Amino acid sequence: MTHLYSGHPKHFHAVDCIIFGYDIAERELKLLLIKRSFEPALGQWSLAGGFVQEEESLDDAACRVLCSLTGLSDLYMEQLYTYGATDRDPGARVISTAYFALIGIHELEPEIHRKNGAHWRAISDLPDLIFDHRMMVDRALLELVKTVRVRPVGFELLPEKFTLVQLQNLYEAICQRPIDKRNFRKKILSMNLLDKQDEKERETSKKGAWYYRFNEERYRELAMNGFFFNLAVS
Amino acid sequence: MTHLYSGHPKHFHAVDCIIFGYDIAERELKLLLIKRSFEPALGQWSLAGGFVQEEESLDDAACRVLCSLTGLSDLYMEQLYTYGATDRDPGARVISTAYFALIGIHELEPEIHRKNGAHWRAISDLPDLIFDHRMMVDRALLELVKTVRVRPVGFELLPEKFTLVQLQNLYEAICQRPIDKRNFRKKILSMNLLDKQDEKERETSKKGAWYYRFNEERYRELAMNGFFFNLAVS
DNA sequence: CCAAAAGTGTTTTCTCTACACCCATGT
DNA sequence: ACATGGGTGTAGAGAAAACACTTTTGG
Repeated sequence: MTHLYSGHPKHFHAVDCIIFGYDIAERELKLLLIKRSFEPALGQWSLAGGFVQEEESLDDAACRVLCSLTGLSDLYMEQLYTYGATDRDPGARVISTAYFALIGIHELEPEIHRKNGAHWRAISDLPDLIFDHRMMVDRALLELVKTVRVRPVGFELLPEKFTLVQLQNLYEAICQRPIDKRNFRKKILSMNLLDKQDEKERETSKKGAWYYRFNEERYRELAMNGFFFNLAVS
Repeated sequence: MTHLYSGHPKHFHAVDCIIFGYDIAERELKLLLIKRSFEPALGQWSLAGGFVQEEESLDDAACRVLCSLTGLSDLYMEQLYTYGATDRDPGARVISTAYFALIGIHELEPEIHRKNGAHWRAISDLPDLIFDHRMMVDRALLELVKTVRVRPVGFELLPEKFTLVQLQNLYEAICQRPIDKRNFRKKILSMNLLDKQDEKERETSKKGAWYYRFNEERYRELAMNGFFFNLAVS
């Protein structure tokens, strides 16, 4: 039979991933960017992207792109927005759905992404990006700031064990403003989601700082009972 | 030349509109649904939708669908989410971007949408919807609750002139919980965004209730200077 | 005069903010 | 002994919540 929807046009559909990482030492939020390896715009900086295949859902496509670049799966990822201007890609009319992902830089083997032409770049020092990718990044940043206050996703950017100072620095990097140390610690600890370890981080100070670990199970229990994560402090 | 992106598949792309209205008399949030006029799922309830055309952006497609159904333009509309499961539409693989819109029921000529097979249905009494449209509605509802607290969009669902009681009823219908009358009035009036009219609404009470009007211009000015709309009251 | 809906302030509670000094340790 | 970064508590301000009676007027 002729197709039910014949008469309607079809379109290329891409996914683009805004991949955030956090550099503990430099206290900086970073983005994983790639040098584009095909035309148009070959050689320019771009987000990691790819085309949605026949038998592949949007989410699967995004996971595939992310995974093939990083070698990691089970990362935090969320759909952000779909960009559908007719002229957004000069090569053809391509609709693109942007996803943003959070990954711990430390989890990533440098060889894996290097060979794909990927590099971490500081948010504060981004190169020009192709097409509307800069808009995507800006939207993702806004979303990240909103999300991080209201859901415990910041931990995705840190190693399993982290210190409160590191966590605060992360929040300061994301929200781009200083946070009061005592208020921050009071609030995060009062939520009862962090388990103190018997071990200290000793690289950055003589006294050493206690390691903590995010207890995801406890969070899920609490959330089930109407608890809301909230880390909006100044 | 052969196409730059040849080798990659193309997909049908639809837009679906979650169209909210508010019935002042019944104090109920409603959805504009249509009886589907083509296969598959002919005759079943569905959101208003349509296919994205060649030379049409996503936003334009959504506006076209909305406008052709209601005869109205310049409505409040926002992209919600893109649904990309491969089997979401049994007729073919169709990716769909959902938009949600807010319209004043009173603005709508009944003939215009009736002849398109569209009907208002109370949120609390929705029929079964085709495909994943129910998921779209649920997401839109969550989004509406969030948005209405933090941006002055509730007014889009009311006539230009409205009473504080009507506004409160609207908020109660959206948030699905009772709100304290005095706290609500205190808060909304303290924002200085409503202009009291010299006229009363006299249908629903003997005493009559003052009409107010939302001053959008003042809102924009204030927002420019860092003001944030916030109507989170209990 | 009474039923029905509109309108109005104050007190209490809690959350958010501001703020400064001691601690532990490696050199 | 000192320099460096980690850790701690309290008081005041402001926002959110709880709460009950008076006003108006058509019938």
